[in-house]
Amino acid sequence: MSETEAILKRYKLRNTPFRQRVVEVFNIKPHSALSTSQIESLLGAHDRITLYRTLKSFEDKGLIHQVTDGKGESKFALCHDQCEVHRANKEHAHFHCEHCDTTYCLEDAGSLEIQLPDQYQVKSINLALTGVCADCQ
Amino acid sequence: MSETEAILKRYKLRNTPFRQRVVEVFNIKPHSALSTSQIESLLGAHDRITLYRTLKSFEDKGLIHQVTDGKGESKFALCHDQCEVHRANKEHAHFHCEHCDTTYCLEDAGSLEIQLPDQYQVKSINLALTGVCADCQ
DNA sequence: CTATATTTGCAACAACATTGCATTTAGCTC
DNA sequence: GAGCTAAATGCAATGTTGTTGCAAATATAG
Repeated sequence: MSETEAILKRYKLRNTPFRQRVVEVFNIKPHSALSTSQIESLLGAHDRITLYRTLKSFEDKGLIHQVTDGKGESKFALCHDQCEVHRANKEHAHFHCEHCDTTYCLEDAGSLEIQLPDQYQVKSINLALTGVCADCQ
Repeated sequence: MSETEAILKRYKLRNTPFRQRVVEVFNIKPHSALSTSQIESLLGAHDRITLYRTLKSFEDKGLIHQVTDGKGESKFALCHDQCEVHRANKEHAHFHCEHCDTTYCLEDAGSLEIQLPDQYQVKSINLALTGVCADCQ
């Protein structure tokens, strides 16, 4: 059994050729998040409807999670073993490189302290940095 | 000269009836950010294309800025005198109430410290909190 | 191998956004 | 205030992104 097949099985997802292709796309750039259009161009020829539903299944089963990069575009990233997104109330930082358009997951990268107006109840925190990554310097 | 007219003039924007209406929409809920669809419903009858171009002009001239609320939807907010968005490298926090869907600008609300991998160059920081605001408790 | 529920791929559709162009209008100069 | 010019407006056409319904194909369990 290939590693891709094992991943699908671990997340209780049916092992189809299309899903294998999608998982492999995520493995091209590990620890980074991909927009729908990036996924589409890495995939090659495919049916867009099937991709949307595949991403939804992946997210429902906990294989990927959604990320906002601070630029309004929503992206998807593989959940890793240390992925905290599916546990509650965990801040999760991302770095968006404006040069290569890659969004990196920064797990466990810092601390923050916020003073909120009284009575505001915080449920989740999204921290997105924008700049230039090491590869693009 | 009305206050709305004065605002347009200050940002070197032509003073048209349509632009006055858009500025007034932003003044309905000061210090909060509006999505395109929220703006559209507050505006009443209007031409959608003109609105898109108006928002672009407003942003180019520095009257409004774009905000991401951490939920993938992009919103617009008036820049205030203390608005730091158009100066460089300034963190800027927002609070998105998941109950009333309002996004508040939290200027000057806290501090954060992030450890980045070497050689990453940060240009801007976007911090979005999600939860329930005081009005909706 | 067979049964069954899931997945896939196509068609149609809906929401959101952009471009080009002709017309109108704001603001400047005289 | 009249005329000029560049900017703004409104309409048509088109593009992009995402959804829904349905019939055919297929992965997994028994």
